[in-house]
Amino acid sequence: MLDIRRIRQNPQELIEALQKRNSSLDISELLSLDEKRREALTETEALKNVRNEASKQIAAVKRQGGDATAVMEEMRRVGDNIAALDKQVALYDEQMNDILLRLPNFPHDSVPLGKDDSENVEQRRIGTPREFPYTPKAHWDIGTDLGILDFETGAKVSGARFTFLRGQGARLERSIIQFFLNTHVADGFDEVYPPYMVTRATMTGTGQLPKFEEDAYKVGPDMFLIPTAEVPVTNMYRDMILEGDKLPIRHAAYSVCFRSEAGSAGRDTRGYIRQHQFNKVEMVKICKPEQSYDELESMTQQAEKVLQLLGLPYRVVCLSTGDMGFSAAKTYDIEVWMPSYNRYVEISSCSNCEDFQARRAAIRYREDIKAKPQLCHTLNGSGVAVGRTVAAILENYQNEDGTVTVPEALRPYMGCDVIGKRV
RNA sequence: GGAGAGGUAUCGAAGCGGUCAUAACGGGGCUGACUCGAAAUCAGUUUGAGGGAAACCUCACGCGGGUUCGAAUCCCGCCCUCUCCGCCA
Repeated sequence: MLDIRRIRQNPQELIEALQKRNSSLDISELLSLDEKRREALTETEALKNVRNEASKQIAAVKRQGGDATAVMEEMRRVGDNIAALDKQVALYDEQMNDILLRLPNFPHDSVPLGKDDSENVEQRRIGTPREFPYTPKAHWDIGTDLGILDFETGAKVSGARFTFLRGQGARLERSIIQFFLNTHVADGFDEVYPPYMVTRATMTGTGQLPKFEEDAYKVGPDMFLIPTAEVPVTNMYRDMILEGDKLPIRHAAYSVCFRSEAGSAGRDTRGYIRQHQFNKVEMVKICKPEQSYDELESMTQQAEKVLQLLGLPYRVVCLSTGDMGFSAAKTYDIEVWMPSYNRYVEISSCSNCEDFQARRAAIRYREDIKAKPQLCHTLNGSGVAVGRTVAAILENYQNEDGTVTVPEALRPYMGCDVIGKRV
């Protein structure tokens, strides 16, 4: 959520920011609601002051056994006015909130201006894609031939975009999760294992609601399946005032993620890339404003680290204003090389949300015991998507005979060097 | 799911419908005095949000409604915690 005072002070800034994000939202209604709200608020507060004073008088008069019916009668009318004005204020509040909760974050100044993903800016490329002396197979063929990815049974049991992993495939998935978590924990991230179902307030706190309700799975009137561990982990700190010297907080969390993938019909329908249910290890940071851009860089590097340890070629891109997510002020995507696509594919997304989520979720900190509370900055980044890592390993480490070499870093977890070879 | 108890500031906890939102009392924190220093003791201080240029005003006692001139206090609904029972991995 954006700061209404900042918008009030400089509406032009918001108009420009919305243009950068390809949004043509009209904010004049928001501004007029804000004005009307403050007008009504001032009026009702003045009346409340009158009533409070009168109540004291009534109390005093009654204590001395006097008669206060005249004042009480008058206050009844004042009370009616207050009730009407309060109702009006609440209505304005609701309408304003409805608009404010749907406005995306301001892009940071360093974010490249662009209409969509074609104008994202590559930051660096690490690792060299392997040259295949033969035509490399796609991971869905490798996985199916090895009997470790079973799309057919997934579809039979749960429908499209669900997959069974079997045998060494299931173990590979589990090994990757362990490897990611262990790596992050060794680097100082505090591990948490969150609930997978959260309330509407939680989903609103991180920005999934109200705008993107169709993308989430709803399992009850006030329950949603998490689309990412970012949601429960960031909301751990909702409505809290943290101590400044405890920041930054750095969490690593494994969870299953659930996404309806509404609007993605037809995209990446083959393979293990776009599923309704997938595993992810997520990093979440809560920090002071002056720390957040350093933390974004180090978080991106932390995500890169696991890809380096796995020997997977990747590149880092900075998303342009037109491609960034709703809550982000700046986002780096990490894209892993996929031989069958002959291009890089997103495997991690690291974002600084600045105070956008913190304002919605009331996550604040105090510099010291005397200082005023101020909003934290929140960051989140995949460290990294597990299913896509499986796909990337199958493709990049495939052998001509159909087997897959296990990356060295995973061998202790897998207990073998090769997937598919009979032992 | 059933029965009972409870949710008040940083913590514990009191609170006849008006003088109880800085909200008794106690603890903690901070400031000062005493001390070479510390402990102990004593004194003072200590919430958040909104509106306003400011003075100042308004709101908040789990959440949401209602009654009333006036609600922490009375009524209704919901949420959460604890104890017991039932069920259960």
